Amino acid sequence: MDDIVKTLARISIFKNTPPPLLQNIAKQAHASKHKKGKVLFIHGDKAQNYYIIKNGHVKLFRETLDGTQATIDVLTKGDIFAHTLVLEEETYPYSAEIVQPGTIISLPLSDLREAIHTHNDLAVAMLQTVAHQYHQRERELEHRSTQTTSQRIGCFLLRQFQNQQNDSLAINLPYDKMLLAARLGMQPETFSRALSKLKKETGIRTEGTWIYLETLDKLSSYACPACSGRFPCADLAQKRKE
Amino acid sequence: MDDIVKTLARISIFKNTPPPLLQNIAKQAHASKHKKGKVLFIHGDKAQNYYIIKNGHVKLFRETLDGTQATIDVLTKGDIFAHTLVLEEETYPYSAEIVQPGTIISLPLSDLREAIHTHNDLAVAMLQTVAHQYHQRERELEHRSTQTTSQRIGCFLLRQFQNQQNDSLAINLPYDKMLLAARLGMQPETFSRALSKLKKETGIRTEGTWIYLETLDKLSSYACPACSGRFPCADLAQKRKE
DNA sequence: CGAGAAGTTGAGCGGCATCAATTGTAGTGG
DNA sequence: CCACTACAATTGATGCCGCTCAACTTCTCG
Repeated sequence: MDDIVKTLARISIFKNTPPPLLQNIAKQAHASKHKKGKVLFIHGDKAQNYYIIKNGHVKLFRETLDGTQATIDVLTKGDIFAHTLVLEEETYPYSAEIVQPGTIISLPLSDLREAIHTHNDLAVAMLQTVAHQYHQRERELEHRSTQTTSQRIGCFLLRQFQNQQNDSLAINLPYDKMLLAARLGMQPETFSRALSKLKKETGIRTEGTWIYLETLDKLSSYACPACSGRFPCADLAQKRKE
Repeated sequence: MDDIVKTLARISIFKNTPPPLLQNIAKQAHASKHKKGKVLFIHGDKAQNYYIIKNGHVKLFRETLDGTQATIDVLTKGDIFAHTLVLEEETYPYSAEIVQPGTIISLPLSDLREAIHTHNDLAVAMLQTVAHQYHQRERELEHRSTQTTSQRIGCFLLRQFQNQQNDSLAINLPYDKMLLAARLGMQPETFSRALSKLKKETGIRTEGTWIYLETLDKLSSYACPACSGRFPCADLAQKRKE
């Protein structure tokens, strides 16, 4: 219980939520451990809960009528999803599946809806979060049309690198390559080929799920020209130099 | 002045805003008519205003470091933009250019920020709007990877059709084909070819900027299989039958 | 009526998908 | 512990979709 409150407190939308309210919210929380392959909900189900990942990985995806599957995102520890439905739709606009076993906390959307109507700070925090995610989607959309597959992988590595706290130049891929390929909107075969190309072009080395790079510059100067800059990628090389 | 209030009242985020507050907001509004080609702001400028389109068209876009331009969206009468920066960034994440002359209302982001902190209803309405736009982006991203160019045009026509109030089976393209091609993420040449293909496959007819279709079914059964359904497109044919 | 842009059409090319075969790897049960 | 199986990952061959470059036609507007 306290455990749940602690997890919630770290979520961006609850960052400034007063502890009493947080505990109230946590009362309706339901944490459960899931195996790989477990489907939390399916596109079209009535939307009742939103979710927070305590650990493990969750894939959000849709299937088109002709059977192909489009991966929307792969989420990790500390991520929240389906919260955007709080005021909007009555059904989930995508499906969610556990791809790496872990504990997921589910909370009723109705409670959240009530909370944002009564607690302005929460509504504002949530607006900030969703606006941020909106901008990320815009960037993603840009990447899909301007970057080649190799650049897209390079860009992903840079962001991955940016997220990790230590200064090591080694990156461990957060999940397997098939999933990563889907996340980046390409086929596994294409991913494999694009990665070898990236190795040739930028001199990175790989070893299983580990990626080693000597300099950031080479990678960013390869991937970032296809980006609109100003954003993380461009600043990254600079930050590191300081 | 009253004019501006009336325009504002029709914007989704101000739908339930009490008139006094709305008039207060309108006080800082600044409406001005712009010619085609006028750039309202550039990617990277300090973000100070958000905008509402009274009439005309505005293109949002970014340029990558290697010079290519990515069109993010083309907006019309009644649309709002840059409002997502209210809590977020300090600079605009894209550029905005007038592509169809018209009147644009600009309002200070700082006022909006203050207003959402003091008026919960406004914060909630805005959250709803942004969440909705977020879902639209998700759909857009899906379309880019699952639909062919012809299907993407078909899908656009269906949505265009859905937006118009009358029951006529004629659609007038909202802006010229070059721009539409950019908006749909393809080259003008590709657009032209894709449209002829669409004509062959679905039996639609064209005449200048006008598109005539006999049935919706043919169009939606051509374009929608590559969609994840449930969403507008799928329901559309049904709705019309009633 | 002429200039310049929008739009169309053709030829050629490249990137990514698809299909297929092979190798690598992790998990299972005897 | 090893053999077996299933799936991840790589590599090759082939094809298609959309981009690029270029020429030509149509439209728009001064």
